[in-house]
Amino acid sequence: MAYDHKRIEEKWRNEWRKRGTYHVDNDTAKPKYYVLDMFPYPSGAGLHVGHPLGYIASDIVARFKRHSGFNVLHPMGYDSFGLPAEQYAIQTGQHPAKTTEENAARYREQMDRIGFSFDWDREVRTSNPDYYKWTQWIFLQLFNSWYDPKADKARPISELIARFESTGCQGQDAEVLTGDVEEAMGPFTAAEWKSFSERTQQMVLQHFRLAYLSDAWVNWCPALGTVLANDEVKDGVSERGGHPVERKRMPQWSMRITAYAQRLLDGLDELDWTTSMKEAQRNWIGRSTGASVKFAVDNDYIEVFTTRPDTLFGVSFITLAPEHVLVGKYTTDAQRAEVEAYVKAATNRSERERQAEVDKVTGVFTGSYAKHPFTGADIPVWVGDYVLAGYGTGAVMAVPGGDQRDWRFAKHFNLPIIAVTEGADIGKEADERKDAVICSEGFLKGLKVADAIPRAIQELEKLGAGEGRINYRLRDAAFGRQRYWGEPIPIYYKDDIPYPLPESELPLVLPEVDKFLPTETGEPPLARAKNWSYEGMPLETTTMPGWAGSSWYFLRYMDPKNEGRFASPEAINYWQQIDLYMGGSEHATGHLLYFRFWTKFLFDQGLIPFDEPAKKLVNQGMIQGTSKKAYALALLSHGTVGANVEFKLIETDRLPRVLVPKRIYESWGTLNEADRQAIVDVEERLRTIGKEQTPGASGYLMATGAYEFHVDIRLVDDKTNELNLDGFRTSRPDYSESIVLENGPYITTSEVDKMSKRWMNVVNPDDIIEKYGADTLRLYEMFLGPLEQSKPWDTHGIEGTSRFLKKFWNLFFESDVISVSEEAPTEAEQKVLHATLKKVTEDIGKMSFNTSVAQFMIAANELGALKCHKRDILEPLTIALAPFAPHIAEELWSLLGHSDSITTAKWPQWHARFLEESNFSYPISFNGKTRMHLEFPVGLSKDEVESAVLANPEVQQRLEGKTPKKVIVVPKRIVNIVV
RNA sequence: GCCCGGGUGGUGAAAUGGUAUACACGAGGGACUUAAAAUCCCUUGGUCCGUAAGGGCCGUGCGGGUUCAAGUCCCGCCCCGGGCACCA
Repeated sequence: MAYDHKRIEEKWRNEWRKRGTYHVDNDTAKPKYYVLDMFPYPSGAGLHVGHPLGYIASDIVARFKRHSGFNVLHPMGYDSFGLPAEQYAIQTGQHPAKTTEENAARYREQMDRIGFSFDWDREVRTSNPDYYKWTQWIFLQLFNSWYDPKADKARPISELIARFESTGCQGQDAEVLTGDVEEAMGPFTAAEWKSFSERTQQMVLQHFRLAYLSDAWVNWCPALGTVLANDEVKDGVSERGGHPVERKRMPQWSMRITAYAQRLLDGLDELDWTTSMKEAQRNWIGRSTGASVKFAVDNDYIEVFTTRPDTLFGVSFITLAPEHVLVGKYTTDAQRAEVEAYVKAATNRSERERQAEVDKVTGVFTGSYAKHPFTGADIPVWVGDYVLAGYGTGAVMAVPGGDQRDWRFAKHFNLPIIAVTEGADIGKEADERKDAVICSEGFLKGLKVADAIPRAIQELEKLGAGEGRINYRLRDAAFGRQRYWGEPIPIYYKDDIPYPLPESELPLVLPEVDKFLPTETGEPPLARAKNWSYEGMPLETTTMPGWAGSSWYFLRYMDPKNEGRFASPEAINYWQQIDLYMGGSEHATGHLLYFRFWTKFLFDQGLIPFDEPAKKLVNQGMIQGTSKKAYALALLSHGTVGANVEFKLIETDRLPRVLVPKRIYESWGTLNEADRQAIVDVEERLRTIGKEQTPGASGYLMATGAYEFHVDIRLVDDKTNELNLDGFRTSRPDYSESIVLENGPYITTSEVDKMSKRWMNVVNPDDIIEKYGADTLRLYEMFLGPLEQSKPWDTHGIEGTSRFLKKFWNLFFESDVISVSEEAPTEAEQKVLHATLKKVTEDIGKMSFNTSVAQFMIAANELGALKCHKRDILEPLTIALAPFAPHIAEELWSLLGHSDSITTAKWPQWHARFLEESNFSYPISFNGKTRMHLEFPVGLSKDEVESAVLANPEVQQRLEGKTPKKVIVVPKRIVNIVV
């Protein structure tokens, strides 16, 4: 019987479904293991061969763990709220729910064909009301919580209110004012709190809630009509769609993730994540230690943050961000016009412009002076857009002698540059060395930077002019979207004050709207909904961002159908953290940070018993595509237009395109004689055609160069790179008449690119499965190289894994008849088996799947050579192969006479006794270069090996009578003779 | 600029400091076949010497170093990929 992948794979797909093979129970005595893939957004394009890479790897681990006696949770679902479906809805009027449903169905079909062991009974979709009911519920918990810096955890807001009622808000309590709402809110007494109006009380509480509404600087994207998070903005444009983004201040729902900055940082230490992933998060959180310093201005002060309080004596001016609230206050009347013009210009500059013009120094003097806390000197206060409103206090103390940006600013505006360190050449540049010695006159003189910093802080604290301070780059996360296709925020407004919807009202279901666009007055689409109110009070109209649903989904899989709770405590206690989380490294600072934040919050609430979601994280690399590129001539028609002459140019658009070799594209300008002549000829030909097409046309036509463009890889022969010209002309109307410069076949060039529809280089897994089968695809994806590395897809190579499966299959057959003998295996056969079991078991632990597949190939080759058809060898090998190639393994397992699924089989143990060798062939090297081999029994001692080697005539011959200086013998490894 | 990865045959790649290039693709040669496909076998880092058997030399981005021994460890560069960036 020949290996028929279609029959076998279809058969087992159906069997598995019928038998519920991958159904997972929560109550079992077995130890648990939780393997999770980052769930996909179901896009309209479907999966390409790059997508399943991580899913295959995690599926292998899941199956391996099952064989090893674990109860494995390995679920899949969809991150199904998101912009593309909504964009599509706006264009076509189709409800996003409908396209989402269709896309998810297509994903499911594709995933099913690959043979994943997902328990689909546990599928979650973030856009299902059953699911987002609990996303909304968690939002309410966040809204009803504040962060207590003393207890270092989130606590119910009711406790804070109780405290305000008994002791008011004093001292340290004010420290919870983190993030963008860092506004001066003075202390108040209990009596004052009680005297506040309801409205004032609610306003105060907004400063403490973990989900809060405030005026915040946001990334506003007019084209998308929405606010974007920092990580959704790349180079000043939206990550999706590339639309311009501007800074704008508007009322905005935010999440106080900054309260968790330190814990998010500390938590990284214990995680088994890659260093690059942890570093990306550390950078993003951006902790810096330093001091806050107050510079008095009349009866008020400017507060700055600095990491270098040791350079305080070098301060020669203060710079405020243009957006700083104090700018208006400190601008003198004489300077007002100039400052206001500058501020206006600076705020209108886009992020992109500010970034592009790093070298351009701009700024303006406010006319005011601050007092230096140590010297009492007058320090001029400037405004400069190199200072960012959103970092630190939005103001810096400028030390041109110690900071290059300050130095440039000082140089440009001719401000004093004071040396702060010994040996600095401040005429040329600032001295930013951290190992320098301070030279300023006073108590810091002669101290090293590291010692001067604490000393300066000490002095500041003594004077009450500042204190040690830790600052984070991390910002609070924008949580509202002016969009339709997202979770409604369960908030209603009474007198413009937000109130939480009662839990009994959840889920707050996304309403129907007539159009998915903002209203005429610029309100979000939800404002179009009829009766969008709660007991007559208006409901919130923004929706949650994409990361809301994905921040806790791993918990829902544990108990996906629970109607009374997001997941039962029993299920959570059993499944605990994710043991292995697989996904793309692009989520480093987005999803993975929010996901950790929500987990810590739920932990603080006592809702879950752990505060990190995923113990181990593995990033699969990207599978790149191979693009095929063609080159064509760029044509220009020209002529001299006489004043009174009716004149028609040849219409280049209507001319046939001319395909040219890459050589011509690259060497335009230095073309060889033959190519030049060929182009002259073709220009002539086109001119003739052009004049026929456009009667009366005159003037000239010439090629001005060549351009490259992508052609669909399906139109190119893999091996020869020859373009299928007929297919090309049919599929591309603009090239329908195209001709090839040198008659004959047209040869394209190959290039490795990101795999995407746009580059027409997408390889669809369905096509591969149709031809080779899912097991071959799975093996091949793993065989390509190390999981975490990016690598180009090359369909050719798949032949190797396909041949392997045929060879493996044939081990069970003789003349197409199943033939497995019960005979006892030989030593050689046992050795092949156990070497393979050892390698594969160890490799799965290291997630080194490419080398496991290679080992299976070696085993099949060797057993083929040994003509081994023995059950005792083949049966364990089949179990070991099952995680990688489940369909063929299941089929062979049943042919071996088993009625249970192979997934229930116990993982075969390898035994060292089968791998022991009696002899070892020592490489004998002279001065480190291997020259010969000598075989000795493994039991021989170092000395015995040495004397045996030296006694060997061939060795003696090479020594030419000399005595070796040294002989190194490493048992069972190498002998090195130093001459 | 700073922080992470990574550079090994024609290609994807393998290698606890111990025989560099396992496994696979591609290429070349052969067997089977009327033929093709499929399958199987052999060769395949470069270079030099030799009719041959065989042997020499060079080789893991570049330059140094440590070591009996370096793709692997250390120092200094170059290149590629990713992340962050007037961050005070």
